[in-house]
Amino acid sequence: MERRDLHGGEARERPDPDGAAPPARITLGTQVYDALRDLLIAGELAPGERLSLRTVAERLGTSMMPVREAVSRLVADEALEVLPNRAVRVPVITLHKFRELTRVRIVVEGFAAAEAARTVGPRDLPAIREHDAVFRREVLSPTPDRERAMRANRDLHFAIYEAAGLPSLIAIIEGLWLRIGPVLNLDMRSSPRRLAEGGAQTHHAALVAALAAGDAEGARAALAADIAGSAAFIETTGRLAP
Amino acid sequence: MERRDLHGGEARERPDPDGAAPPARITLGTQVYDALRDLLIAGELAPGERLSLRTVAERLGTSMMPVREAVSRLVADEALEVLPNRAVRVPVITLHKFRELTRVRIVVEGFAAAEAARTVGPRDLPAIREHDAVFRREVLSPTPDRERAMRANRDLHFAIYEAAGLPSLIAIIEGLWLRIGPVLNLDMRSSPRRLAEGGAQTHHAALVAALAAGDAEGARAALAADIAGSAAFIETTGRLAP
DNA sequence: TGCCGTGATCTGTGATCACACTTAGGCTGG
DNA sequence: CCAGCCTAAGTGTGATCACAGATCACGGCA
Repeated sequence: MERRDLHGGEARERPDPDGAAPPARITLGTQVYDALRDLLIAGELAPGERLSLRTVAERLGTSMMPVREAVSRLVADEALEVLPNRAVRVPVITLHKFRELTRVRIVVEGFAAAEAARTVGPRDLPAIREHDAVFRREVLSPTPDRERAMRANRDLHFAIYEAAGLPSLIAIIEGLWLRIGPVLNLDMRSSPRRLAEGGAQTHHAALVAALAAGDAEGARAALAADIAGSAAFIETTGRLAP
Repeated sequence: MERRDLHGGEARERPDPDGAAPPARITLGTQVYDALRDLLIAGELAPGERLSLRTVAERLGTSMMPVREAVSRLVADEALEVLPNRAVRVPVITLHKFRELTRVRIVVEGFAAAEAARTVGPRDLPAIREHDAVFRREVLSPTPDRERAMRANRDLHFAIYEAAGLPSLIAIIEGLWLRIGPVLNLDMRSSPRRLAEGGAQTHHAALVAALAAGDAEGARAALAADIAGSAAFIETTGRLAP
């Protein structure tokens, strides 16, 4: 994990001062949580990699306490695990578990996409199309920017899910991405050129078209194909425990 | 919250010493988490009720540290919330949010039931039937035992979900129950006689029959009707914020 | 040479202290 | 008698200390 000082980071935005949910306290523990969360989703923390509370605290320029809180939350999300030895590491996912998560993702995210197709408005579509364009451009480029492509993919998916207007569903999906992020993005990181092989652009195009047409089942099918495609790609190249 | 000493509690079982998942450390923080979790699902903590870390720690016979960890995990699950004032309380759910959670429950739990219908074996069915029988007996009794009925209902649902063989789905469903538990069971607690009015026994019977017949769509429909029925009941009697 | 014991060092966990902030209650001044 | 300040108790958050247990490398014994 690279050095990253919390004090130097960008300030947490607080877009809606009096929204329905409490304003998401900006405690140090939350900041550490977000930092580790981003590292996990981006695949910068490899499966099996061990974390030390003291080391992380030192890296982030805080004491051990906020790290303890952040790690215990991530352990509750199953994004980290503490071994019987008390060692904290990012979980090594088995092939069986990976397939299980993929099935759950197809159901949950597929429902979100179908719902989005019913409720999506002209306010959401431009942003969705923009993320799609960025991803396609990057993937088809002779010199693809891996990080930019992965972020565009993530933004595209979550822009769609947010259009469904079901916040509790988004929290569930974020939990799922937190678990598969390390295995998914670690391989993308090692072979950025293969981004195009999963056929993601094709699925994305069908997905956006279905959304624009209000075709719920079409959107569900396209998203299921997208997830299944990337999962199949990971299974061939990823090193998943038996 | 009633007095409940952690030291006097039953020891946490450790059924599978070398299973895939780590053996679920038995730290004090985890015990506090389980204690609060049970109180929330059972509806013994009313929505809006405030918690004090020091008070909970004293009640449970520990220091503040394990309570801090447990509460931060529950806040991450959205089963508790910390207000801008730093006060910790169980969230007051709005009618809108309640309906959203109900929709998500129908999709997620419905999928679990459908999957269970496909994979359920003769090893799971007897236990499921037993929970169903306990619930029906209690609900139709002239002197119903509220707590026993609620537990049977919970055991019935989760026995079915576990039969689906998708652990990550169960974790998601537990998170959902943690959020609706307070509003759902608080009203049941106040009017135990009305347990029968939701028509839960009818839906349960159809559900068990569909499971035994391997009828996935039938199981999904029966479970959806069960959830929708109890939700409609809550909406009439419950005091949900607008 | 090979193996086992052993101590230094690291781990997470729990307790305690310190602090900024909020809130409720009693007092004073009008 | 009522309003407004103002103190005191209580809150979560963060830091620091203490401790049991695990890990691993080194050195002595067979």
